[in-house]
Amino acid sequence: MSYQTPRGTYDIMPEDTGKWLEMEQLIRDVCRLYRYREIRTPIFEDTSVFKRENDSSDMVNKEMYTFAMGDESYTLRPEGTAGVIRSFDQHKLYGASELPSRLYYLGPMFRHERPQKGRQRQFTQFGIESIGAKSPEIDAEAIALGIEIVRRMGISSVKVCINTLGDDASRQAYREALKAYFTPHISSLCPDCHRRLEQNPLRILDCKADAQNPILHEAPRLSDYLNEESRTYFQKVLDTLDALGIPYEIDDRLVRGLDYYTHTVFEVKSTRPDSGAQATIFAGGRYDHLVEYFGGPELSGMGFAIGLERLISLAQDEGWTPKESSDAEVYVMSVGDTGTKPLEIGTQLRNEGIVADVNLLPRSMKAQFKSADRSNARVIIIVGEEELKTGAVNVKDKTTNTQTTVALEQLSETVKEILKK
RNA sequence: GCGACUGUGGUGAAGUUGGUUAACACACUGGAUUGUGGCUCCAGCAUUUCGUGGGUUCGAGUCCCAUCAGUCGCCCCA
Repeated sequence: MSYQTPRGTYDIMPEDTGKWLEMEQLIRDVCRLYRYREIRTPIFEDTSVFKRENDSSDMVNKEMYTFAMGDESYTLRPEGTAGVIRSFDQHKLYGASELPSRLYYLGPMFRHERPQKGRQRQFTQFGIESIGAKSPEIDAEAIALGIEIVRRMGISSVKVCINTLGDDASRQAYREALKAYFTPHISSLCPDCHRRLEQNPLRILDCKADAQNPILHEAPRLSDYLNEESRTYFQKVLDTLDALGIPYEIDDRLVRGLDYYTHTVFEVKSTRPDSGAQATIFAGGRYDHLVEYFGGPELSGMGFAIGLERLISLAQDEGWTPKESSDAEVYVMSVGDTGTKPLEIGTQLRNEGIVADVNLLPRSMKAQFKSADRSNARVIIIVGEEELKTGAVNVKDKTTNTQTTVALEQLSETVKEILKK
């Protein structure tokens, strides 16, 4: 019998955790600069937090890990926004602090999808939410934050796609227009789109199966249904992006998967040809009704989420590597009967902040030298039975391959001297 | 959820129309060399075993079925 991780899950092994720690630190640094603060919500919530009425997305309807305990139904979070808004309302942050509340989260999410590269069943998302205020500049600032993270990860081939869904009135008018337009053409649309026509006609527009269908190209344009206010708002978002030097392209077919978006929606994609079907690095938008939905006042919010598996994979494709090394600085080996002295020496050096590996096994010198090589230590301390009688050890500088005999009292000083070079 | 391809030691992999002993290389362990290695040489390293479970056959890593997992496309989405 052998065990393995469940489908769509994976272990991050020690050789990779360094990258993750560094990426997470980089993200936290950028958040600090933008004065976003971390919020940690539960990994599971009441199912009703995620399963909202009238939600047509597959994520909510087909892909959630839902389980029952007693009379309660719980669900492993498939995304971060719902839990954060729930928390914002539960703790009445709308009254307790200056608005907008600028929050970020980072952690595992769960969706029961068919896995492939860049799409796992347990995956990691970082996301921000700016809740409680509505301004085109907040939207642009959020995009700038995301772009800065991508930039710091060394990813250059990206493009920002942006669109607006307008306010409720605009979108409602457009929805009706689309429905009226598509209904007579229903037979030429794919089966999925039949469902979309009722649930969310906007999504027909970015249907891949019908992408070549001329019916789609001649469909009414959202931009023709935007009222003055929505149009002005969107233009201000674009102007702000221009001012911040962030290039973008307007994609009026971009409607996003989650149903709660209003006004600004955007996706930042990799433009590398090998990034496959999961090219979206981060995506999000504005939501006008979510705060109210969870029991709070009528406040608008804005947020996006980054898939960290995708981010780290794209970053590595462009040559990003973590700076922090897991190598040893010093390797302590022993020859003859040296008792606990090698470990004592190693412990002393560690207490002084030096990364030390100590041989704790009865091994030949050859084996110990090999082990020292693997540790990449720059200094090898050879604790010998003979030298120990006079209170000394041998210190080998790997970079010059020279060896000196040093009194124990001088040891840490000598080691630090070599490491400084 | 649909379709296609793939699955042989720690790693990269060979494996002919099913035919008996699963090649080669790297890595690893030990020795030559019981206190100064990194080169070289020798030895060991999948031992009912080829993702797992069945089946066909005198005989299966090779064929069939099922199943699990990965990858790619669709769908979806970060």
